[in-house]
Amino acid sequence: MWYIVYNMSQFGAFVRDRRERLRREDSRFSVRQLARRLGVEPSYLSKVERGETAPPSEAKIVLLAKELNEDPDVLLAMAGKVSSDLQEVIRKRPELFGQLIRELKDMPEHAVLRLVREVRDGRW
Amino acid sequence: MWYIVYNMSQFGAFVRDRRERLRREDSRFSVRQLARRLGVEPSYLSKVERGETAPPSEAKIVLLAKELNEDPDVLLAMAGKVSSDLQEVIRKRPELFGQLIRELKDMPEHAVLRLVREVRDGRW
DNA sequence: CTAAACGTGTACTATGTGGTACATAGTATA
DNA sequence: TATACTATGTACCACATAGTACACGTTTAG
Repeated sequence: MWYIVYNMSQFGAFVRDRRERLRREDSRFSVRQLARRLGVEPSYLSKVERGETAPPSEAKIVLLAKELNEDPDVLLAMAGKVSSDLQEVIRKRPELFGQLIRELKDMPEHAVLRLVREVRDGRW
Repeated sequence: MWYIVYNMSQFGAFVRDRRERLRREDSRFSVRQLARRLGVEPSYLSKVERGETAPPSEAKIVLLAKELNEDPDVLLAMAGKVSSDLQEVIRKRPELFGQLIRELKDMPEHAVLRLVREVRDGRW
């Protein structure tokens, strides 16, 4: 159970760090103003950043990623989530993608990347 | 929102069908006895099968799949879920697997299967 | 024929999720 | 020194999830 708390504060700390960096050059990145753009209360964003509460919903995390110029999948992963559109791909062909992902689970980064490139380049 | 109800009853109907098939030859597959093996109340399993309530938790669905000799990933997909171990694989390398899955999303079955085989046969 | 086993209806509940609302206290600025 | 903005602490809440408990009438097997 502790690793969830760990993830939570990791997520919050990361968001805080990115926001404060941006804030140094742009006052639109105060807790209040960012919260407003996300459509949440400032106190809530503050709690999230301090890891006092769990990360927000997927929709808010995606908005947050856009504001902070970060990869939504990465931010979602830090929050212990997987993007619902990826989940949908798996749900549509569960045997196929289940098998594939389990097969690739422990493959080194470069091998999977090569695979991605080959597929993208239409060699399949 | 309706498609959730649709999924729900699809899941329930499927479970009921499989259970009743097995029951014809084995009285251990009554609602009561199966529920007992799953560790839930019979009335709950009954409601799930009739689509009157949402599908159970991931853990119960996996047990159910074993009892019914069905693929857990398929049953989970019917319940609108993705196995948490697959999610964990994605969460550990979100950019990599995000990219891969989106790339393969619309690929025909046989192409992906070929990929799986090639990987499994160690050609990577 | 009857007792055990069966499926289901109704009512209830603990825990988690995803926040809001408002009060308080510090900080910068003019 | 006022005032205006900032972050944070405290209290609360609606809805979802994942079920339990038990009574009821029905079916079935010995």
